[in-house]
Amino acid sequence: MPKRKALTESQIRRIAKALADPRRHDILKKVGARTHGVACADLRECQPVSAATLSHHLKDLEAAGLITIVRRGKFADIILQRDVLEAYLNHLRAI
Amino acid sequence: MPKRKALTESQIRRIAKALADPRRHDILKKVGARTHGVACADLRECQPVSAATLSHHLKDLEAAGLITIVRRGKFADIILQRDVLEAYLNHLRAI
DNA sequence: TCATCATTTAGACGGTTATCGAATTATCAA
DNA sequence: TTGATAATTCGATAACCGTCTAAATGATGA
Repeated sequence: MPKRKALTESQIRRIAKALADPRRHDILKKVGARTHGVACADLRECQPVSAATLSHHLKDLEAAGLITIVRRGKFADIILQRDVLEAYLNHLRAI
Repeated sequence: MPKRKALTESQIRRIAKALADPRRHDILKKVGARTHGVACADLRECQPVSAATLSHHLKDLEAAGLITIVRRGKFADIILQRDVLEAYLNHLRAI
């Protein structure tokens, strides 16, 4: 039996909304594809979007708990939180 | 290895958006909880929402492929499409 | 046929959100 | 310190979305 992280209702709502935008979905994919942290500039290479917009989306994803953003000097270090995504999957599976 | 239904990009987008609204999420849960078809009126008992709004949400869920709506005389027969939901889960899992 | 009930459509309104450019903060290197 | 680079914040705008009421459609039964 896998350990399951519990999600609050409001976190579930935030996650669902975060996943609903194609741009954020793409960002998540890109971040998940790398084992090491990703910087904003890396993402901008594949997302035809302004830095302001990207930053905005990242904040949404972070608020949902799907990523963490650690500032490392000049760069951001963006990491996918697989356990949160997994918990959301479990939640959907329960439908 | 389970058979996997393939989803188009646009269907994935529709599904994600459909799941993003708490009301639709609740509707889906309610529909999934029953083995037999559900009618609109059944849903209205637990959703404090007008019939028009409910119908609107059902159309979104149907467009996403998450439910089918069959008109049976006076009533609608709403059925969860588990295989589509499952396919979406597989898609998210691939992140 | 007529009244009634279940659902859908049409049209409108208010709130949310994705987006941008410009200004700001933070860090590094020369 | 100064300039360049990375990212965030601010303020504005346009599009989208959830909701409603009112009206229409469709089916059942008296």
